[in-house]
Amino acid sequence: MNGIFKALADPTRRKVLELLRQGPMAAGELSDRFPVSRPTMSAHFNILREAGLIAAHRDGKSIVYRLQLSVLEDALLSFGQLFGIGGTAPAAPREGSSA
Amino acid sequence: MNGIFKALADPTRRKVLELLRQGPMAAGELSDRFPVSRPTMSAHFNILREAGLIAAHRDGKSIVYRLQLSVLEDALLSFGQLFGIGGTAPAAPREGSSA
DNA sequence: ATGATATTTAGCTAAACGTCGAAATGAGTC
DNA sequence: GACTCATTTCGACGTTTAGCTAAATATCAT
Repeated sequence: MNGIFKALADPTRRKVLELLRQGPMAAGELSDRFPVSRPTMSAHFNILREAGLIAAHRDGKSIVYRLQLSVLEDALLSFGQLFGIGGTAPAAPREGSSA
Repeated sequence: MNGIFKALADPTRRKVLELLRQGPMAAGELSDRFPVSRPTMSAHFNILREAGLIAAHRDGKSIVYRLQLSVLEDALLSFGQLFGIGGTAPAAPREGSSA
């Protein structure tokens, strides 16, 4: 859980996830869309992969990353539910209920 | 947006938000629930406040923090919607759609 | 086996982060 | 005004993070 939020805390990594939403993409192709070096991007991929947010598989010379949407979904939803945000809202005191 | 994710990246700060969900609480009372010093907690409060996630107001000798649920809600919801997570799902390719 | 391409690992620097103790500020009380 | 309580600011320290270049690894083609 913490790894996911840590991974999400960096704008570059969030953009990677957004790009991957359109479909799997190779590391190099992904890197080309960011103004940082490939090693730096590789480190970002590692963090996202360790958090479970993306999965890697080799395809010939390339390594293709794909979004693990369900992991992101579970994290966002279960965190949101702690606050009654999103789909099913539990009985929770609202902000201005006693002011 | 980035400030919110940065703020959410720390477990202590996430727990502060969870505690505040039950209602406003003074800085000291809040600090008593964590195994770190008051100055440290004060720094966490600052980060949460600068992100807009909590609001402070003085009440006598104490400073009372309250959760800004709508800010958290907006952030979570709008980020989630980028991925078709949560309430209204836009037309988005699902993970295993072409595998 | 050699060479070319794609990606990562290794080693580094600079900045940011979380933490602390001590001192300073703000608000009530006597 | 002086004192006390609640909280924050300040300055320091060790750790983590994002970034880089250069070198290593893995795969494919010749």
